[in-house]
Amino acid sequence: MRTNPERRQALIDAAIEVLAREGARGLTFRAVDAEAAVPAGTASNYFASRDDLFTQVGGRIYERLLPDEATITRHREGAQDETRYAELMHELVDRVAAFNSGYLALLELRLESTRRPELRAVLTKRIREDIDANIGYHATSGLPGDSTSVVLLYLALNWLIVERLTLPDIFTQQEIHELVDAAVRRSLNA
Amino acid sequence: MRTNPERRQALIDAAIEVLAREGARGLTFRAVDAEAAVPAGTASNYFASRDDLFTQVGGRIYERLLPDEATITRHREGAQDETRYAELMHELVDRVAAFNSGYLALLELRLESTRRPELRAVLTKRIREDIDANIGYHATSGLPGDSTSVVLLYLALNWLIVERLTLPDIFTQQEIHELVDAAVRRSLNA
DNA sequence: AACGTAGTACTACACATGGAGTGGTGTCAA
DNA sequence: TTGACACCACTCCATGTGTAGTACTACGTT
Repeated sequence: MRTNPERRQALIDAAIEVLAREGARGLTFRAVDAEAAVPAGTASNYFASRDDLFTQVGGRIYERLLPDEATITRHREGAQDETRYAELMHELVDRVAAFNSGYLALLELRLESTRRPELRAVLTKRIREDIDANIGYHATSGLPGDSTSVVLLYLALNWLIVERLTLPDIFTQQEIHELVDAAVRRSLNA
Repeated sequence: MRTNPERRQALIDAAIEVLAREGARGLTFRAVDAEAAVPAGTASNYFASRDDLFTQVGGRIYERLLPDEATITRHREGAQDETRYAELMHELVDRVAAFNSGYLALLELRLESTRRPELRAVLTKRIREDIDANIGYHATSGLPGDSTSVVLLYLALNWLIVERLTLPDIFTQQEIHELVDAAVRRSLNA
């Protein structure tokens, strides 16, 4: 088992692209090798098994979907009202759009996790942490709404993103924008 | 190309199970043959190509997820208020849970549709029709809320179902129940 | 400066799996 | 008798895994 961390990371990032493009079943050692432009057999040397590969990708993918520190601190400033909340959510949707393949890969992982208990455990942990972090962030931010608002927004926006990524002709850009606004507005009404 | 409609249907239904269990890439003619317990090569005779198979499954799957006539007419009776609306949505979530593999197969199809334009066209059409039908049904039902409520509920509940099917430990049954209620209540507040 | 060693990159191969497509035969009913 | 279909068998082909073996590079030792 090789340990070179840059190379391992490059392989995992390549795996994310493969996942998004070819689907879970298309995530093979050889496909990762090809995507990362390394010699055939390299991924075999870095991951004990396909299961191991899936699990490591599951651990990494979520990091890449989170906002960076700069974005977070930027949003801590200014009035924390409904308008700001909406901005935050628009930013979230746009951020995911900018890392399209990452979100698609996460969906593939979710589906694959119905077949791989280890992967499911990793994803469950990460996502539960993320939801709790969002609730916690919200609680200290001074933004309006309660924890249920946060979860409802999480639900609606996630599917909105799915819709946009998988069947982009269902809603127009304009409709998506309005739906985000509406979701924020209504989820705040307890 | 064979035309026996019962057999074709049986093959398509088998394909749905294969999709849910093995993923999109695992949907092969041979796997369908095995699932439908027919001799190897049968699916080859019924579908011109894998693409054709995907498209036909895409056309059929959505029918099987819709409520039957009895359920619909039953819901037309009684007071059409927020409580009734919530009942309706709980029924929707339970119905999907009862046809677990159907919903998972639909998710697989959505992801596969990023690679198959023909499938994407079929799914887009079906789903757009379903959303419009829901909006239309709502408009004539006397239920509270506007068309935006309907779409917001569609978004939130879809992801709730995804969450439950793919990572069942994220939310408890109790939380899911409460989230459905909250989603109904808040989406109605314009 | 020469040498040895460890870790890794790279290559090649042996082995296995699984699926597509098709041609042919048997069967049943109009 | 004929046609449609179920069923079976066989060939061809593509792809992936795992691993053994070789080459390279950096580093420490004397």
